[in-house]
Amino acid sequence: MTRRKVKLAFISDNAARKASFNKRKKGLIKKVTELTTLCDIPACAIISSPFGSQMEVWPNPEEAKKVIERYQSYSLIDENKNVSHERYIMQMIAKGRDKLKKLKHDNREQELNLSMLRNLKNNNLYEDLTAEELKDLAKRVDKKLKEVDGKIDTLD
Amino acid sequence: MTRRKVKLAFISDNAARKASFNKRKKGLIKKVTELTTLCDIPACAIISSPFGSQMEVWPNPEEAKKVIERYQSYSLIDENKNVSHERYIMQMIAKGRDKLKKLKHDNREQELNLSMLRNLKNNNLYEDLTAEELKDLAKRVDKKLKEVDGKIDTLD
DNA sequence: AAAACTATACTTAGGCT
DNA sequence: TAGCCTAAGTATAGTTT
Repeated sequence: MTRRKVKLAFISDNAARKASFNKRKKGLIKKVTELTTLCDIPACAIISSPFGSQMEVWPNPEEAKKVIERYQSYSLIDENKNVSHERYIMQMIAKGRDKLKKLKHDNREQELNLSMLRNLKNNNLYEDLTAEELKDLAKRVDKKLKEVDGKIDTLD
Repeated sequence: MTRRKVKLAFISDNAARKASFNKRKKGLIKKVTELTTLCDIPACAIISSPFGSQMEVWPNPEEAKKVIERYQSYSLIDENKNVSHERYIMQMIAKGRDKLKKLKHDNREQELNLSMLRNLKNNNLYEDLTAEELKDLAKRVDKKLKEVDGKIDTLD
């Protein structure tokens, strides 16, 4: 009766995706809660819903804020500060090289995204979409571009 | 043989708690990854380890940062939401194109910076400097690299 | 201490209402 | 659309190596 496939990929069917999202969201809440309870540690999960537009936060926004602050202050710690200067410079160069590589990769990715979107627009491929689908599309484009936006704004 | 109890409470035994933490941490990673893949949404989990080491972030610090930024700026009103969808998409594409241009420019700049610094290192240009001068140079390179690093870090 | 094992509890895709 | 149901698949507590 029940056939379950193992496809770890984007669920294109809207209804199925929503159903899966809600189930898994619930499961994830539970897991996070269990982990915090069993091990008595601060933890949070932040998930933006693809449908309700409301972003969901666990265990609650207050706790999440604390955890985020802890995380952000934690990331400020420079684990290299005790290394000799020369070694430090070498490390920084290597690190910078890696990050530049990533930057280039993201750059290419953005290029692809934009050309895709431009083609989509030029060919009026969404002309036949329903209002719902169009809204969803616009939201995803918005999201993608906001990511680009966020990246670039911090560049000075 | 295997008896499993259902006790949802703090595990006082250190070894057992650590084992459980590691197992569940792994499970949680998987769940978050699956959710983001299946539903194509940004999501993250931040968990601080009870055993001293590092704070753990899923799916990765970069994604977490994005999600956190989105979460923190979530309450901002989107002034474009009243624009028609089609016009909105066009605006976003134009905006994205301009920003990609800037991104490319900055990318080139970072490349130059890094190649300069790499040459400085590779050619051992500071080989004959006094300890004092070397220290000063290292400090300045350090500072420069931190600037570069800071810029690149925010791209993640 | 960490890794493998495994029985069992839990999660969830798909079907149905 | 959402909620229930159940089999199939997954995660993990306790145990062993």
